[in-house]
Amino acid sequence: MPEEQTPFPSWLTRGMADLFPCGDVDNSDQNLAARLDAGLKLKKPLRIKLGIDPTSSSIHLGHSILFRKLRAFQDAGHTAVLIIGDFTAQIGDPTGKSITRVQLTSEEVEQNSETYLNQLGLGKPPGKAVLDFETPGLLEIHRNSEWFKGLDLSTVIELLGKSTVGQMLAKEDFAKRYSSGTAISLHEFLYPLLQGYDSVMIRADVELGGTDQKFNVAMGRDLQRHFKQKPQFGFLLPILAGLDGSQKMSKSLGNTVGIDEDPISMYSKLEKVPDNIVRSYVTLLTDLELDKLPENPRELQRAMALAVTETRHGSEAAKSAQISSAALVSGRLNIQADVPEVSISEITFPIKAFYLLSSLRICVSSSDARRKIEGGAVRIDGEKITNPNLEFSKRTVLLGKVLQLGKKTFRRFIN
RNA sequence: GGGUCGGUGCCCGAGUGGUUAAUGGGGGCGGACUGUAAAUCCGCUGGCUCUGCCUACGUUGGUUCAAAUCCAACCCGGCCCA
Repeated sequence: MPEEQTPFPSWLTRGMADLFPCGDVDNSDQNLAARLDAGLKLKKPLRIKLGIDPTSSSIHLGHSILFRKLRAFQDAGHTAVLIIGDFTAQIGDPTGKSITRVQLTSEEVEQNSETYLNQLGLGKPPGKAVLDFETPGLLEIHRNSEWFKGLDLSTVIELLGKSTVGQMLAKEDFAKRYSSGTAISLHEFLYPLLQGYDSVMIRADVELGGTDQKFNVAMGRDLQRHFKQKPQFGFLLPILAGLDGSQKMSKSLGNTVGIDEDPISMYSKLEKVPDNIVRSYVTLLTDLELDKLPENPRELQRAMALAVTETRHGSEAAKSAQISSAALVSGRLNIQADVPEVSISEITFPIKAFYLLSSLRICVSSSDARRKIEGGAVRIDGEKITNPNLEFSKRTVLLGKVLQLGKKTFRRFIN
């Protein structure tokens, strides 16, 4: 290691899973730290690309590690270029998928995009938002329909000519599906090429992604080279494990924590996460110092849950969530704050217990509500109810009381 | 386009005319235990203001007292051939 190599700052390397290229130290173009520095000195901040496909309606902590890193680049003075894959979402990224993804309508995509931007903090000051939307020059937002909507067939063919069936089939996801006899539609081959073309269109210097994005990011480099641009760096972060501790965090697996969940739900979900992933949560989702963490696994869980909740809700709310959560679980009910509230103003009394739960959408169906109650999962102010037909005669019997469903769902009845 | 095999509940996968909301496993949820973890054990796992009533086995029709099970057409997928 020659000493003139620019050292990597810790905001950059924290949680980093892969960076390419990073090989040739004599070539400053291949040293990201040097490029970042040089960019700032020349008042030409680097353009950091992050593409998101608005295929689901909300962002969870798994997505947020990428946004956190993107924010770190912003805070260092570089330009975040957020690409909303409104066009590509309609193809669906085949990465990690064992089946062809359902294609979304443009209305769904548009609605999801708006939800995403709001969740990222559009309209909020930088201190409260995930990304810095306000400081001039630090954020560009593009929808890739801008350049894909009018793309002519000859360009498409030119892109297709840059890759081969062999390359595509070498990609793990396709290989698996191909050998297991699952369908692969031709348009799915187009996806990596289009994602790569995004990099060309916005002249990306760095592309952020999960480790599963390596193929697509590398494709961007190939295409940039083809279009006579300097190829981007690929900066990859790990895939965050879900609450189950074994599979990736993903909405379809139901192991997520939403980025805008209320403090108590967020805290109580995180606090019970399996031991084997607690450290990665600390690394990827908080700024806690890694060498000053508690030894005791239980304390570590608590510290992690508190810190993550803090990043989203601030330290006051996080602390009271921790206290409330402990109180609720131990059956003491003098919780002060932050139990999510649910209005019963629309409810007609008298009402049976199961119907209450399904009407308030605390349970997914009235049958589900019956099962939960019969299974002993439901308490009101700590008192277990087991008869789904139990009747509540009037509003005032419930107002102010806390309903508990299982171990992690809490609702306070308000008007 | 031809041949052939197949499409069952969140997933995998039994079931080839009749107590069928459909065996079993996985996953999920709930309970006990525990560290609010893991492991283990037990229960639940279509919908409906539910002692009952609906809707379900790719789609649509047909045969039958009766169909996931038989027939036809269609849709979708795998493999082989072109």
